[in-house]
Amino acid sequence: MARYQGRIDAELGLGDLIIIVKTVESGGDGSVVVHGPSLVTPRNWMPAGTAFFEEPGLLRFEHVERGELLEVWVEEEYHRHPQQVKLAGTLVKLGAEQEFSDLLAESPWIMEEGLGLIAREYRTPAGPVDLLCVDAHGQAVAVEVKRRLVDTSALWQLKRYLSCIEKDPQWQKHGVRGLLVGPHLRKACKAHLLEESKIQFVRLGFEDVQDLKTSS
Amino acid sequence: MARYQGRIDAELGLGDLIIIVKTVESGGDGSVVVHGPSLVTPRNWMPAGTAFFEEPGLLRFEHVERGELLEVWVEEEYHRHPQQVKLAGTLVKLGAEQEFSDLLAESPWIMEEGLGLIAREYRTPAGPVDLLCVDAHGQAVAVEVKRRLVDTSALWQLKRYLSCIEKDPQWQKHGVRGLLVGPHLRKACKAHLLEESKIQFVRLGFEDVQDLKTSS
DNA sequence: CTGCAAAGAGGCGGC
DNA sequence: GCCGCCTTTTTGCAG
Repeated sequence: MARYQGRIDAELGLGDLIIIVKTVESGGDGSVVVHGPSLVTPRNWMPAGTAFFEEPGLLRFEHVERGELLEVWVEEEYHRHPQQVKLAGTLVKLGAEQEFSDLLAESPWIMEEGLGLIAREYRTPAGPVDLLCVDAHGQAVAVEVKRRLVDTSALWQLKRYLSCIEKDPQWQKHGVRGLLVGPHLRKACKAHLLEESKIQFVRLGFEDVQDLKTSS
Repeated sequence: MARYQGRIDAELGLGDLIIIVKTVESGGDGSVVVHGPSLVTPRNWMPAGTAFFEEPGLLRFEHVERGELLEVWVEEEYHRHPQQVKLAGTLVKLGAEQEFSDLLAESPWIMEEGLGLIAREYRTPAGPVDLLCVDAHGQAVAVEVKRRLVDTSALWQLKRYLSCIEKDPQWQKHGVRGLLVGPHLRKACKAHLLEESKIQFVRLGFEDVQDLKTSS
């Protein structure tokens, strides 16, 4: 049975739990996860920097700075295994948005003929534009890349960026338009796009771009 | 050492790992989490419905339908504890957006004097409006509630709803406007709000509403 | 520190 | 199944 008080109040009823306590003494960062019999996500957790106190039948986890407290009442402890942790393996990910964006930055013409790269992660007051390009006519093109689904939030995001870039005198001469790039366009987003004369969708997936590059 | 292939490719180098396998046989849902010495989030994981196969020095997790595969090579196994799981405790959360929304639905006048509730989760083609209200002048008011930060995405969300409701003849008589309710307004959003005559921000947190209700 | 956005996001409810 | 949205999101990064 557990109780969490912090960002919300949460009560977890009596049940079987697996608790991982990544104490600093054992080589961890102080974070805690409390898993139930199902789900990928833990039933309860505590962030890095949490202190661990133990009393008979009670595990107490406290993060004073964040004002968070997790208490776990233990009716029966099936098992415990303290383990010193020495090695933190390195995690390498291939195929995340960063890499998709990398490929498109190297070969912007894949998205549209004549397209050239100006900047990556171009900063606007509303946030960073994935790719800022220039087209065959010298017009600026802001590109928002999605590794998976292109939905309305991506459209809003791009519209925000466009409105910022439009206001920038640097780009006012030739105008600005937008490209949404991804493997799939959500229907509701497609409908909205019909009303957006300055924004187009380009259907391109990570694999498509890889194939195009290796074949060329 | 682990390798995941599915939505992306990921390689996890040699290191100490804690693996929770929620096998169906033991009472779980087939999900798997692979934790390193730090972080709340697992280094690798597999969704519910994953099959588990074991070979000498290799743990293999497969989810054929989703095309996902996780392999963990075990150089040294410090410990293993098989455990039948019988009880899944019930998790109750207090203070999530649902409850915040509940409180506001009970007492809409807290947001604005004279405000009355018409509907909760009012369905529009653009999505569900948290609260649909009517003000002292009989004008419809769409309310978007955020438990934490109110940002531009919330503003865009509300604007979408408003444009849908505006088109509905049912509400055209008296007009429609919007309220963003939350404990904090993001600066960039505040700037955008200045240009929105029909949308106002109401600074209210979950605790504020609780206090107002208990005091009244 | 805040602001902003990705994530193998996960998970839930509705249609 | 897709769609829309919340999450104690967590995590990372840049200004």
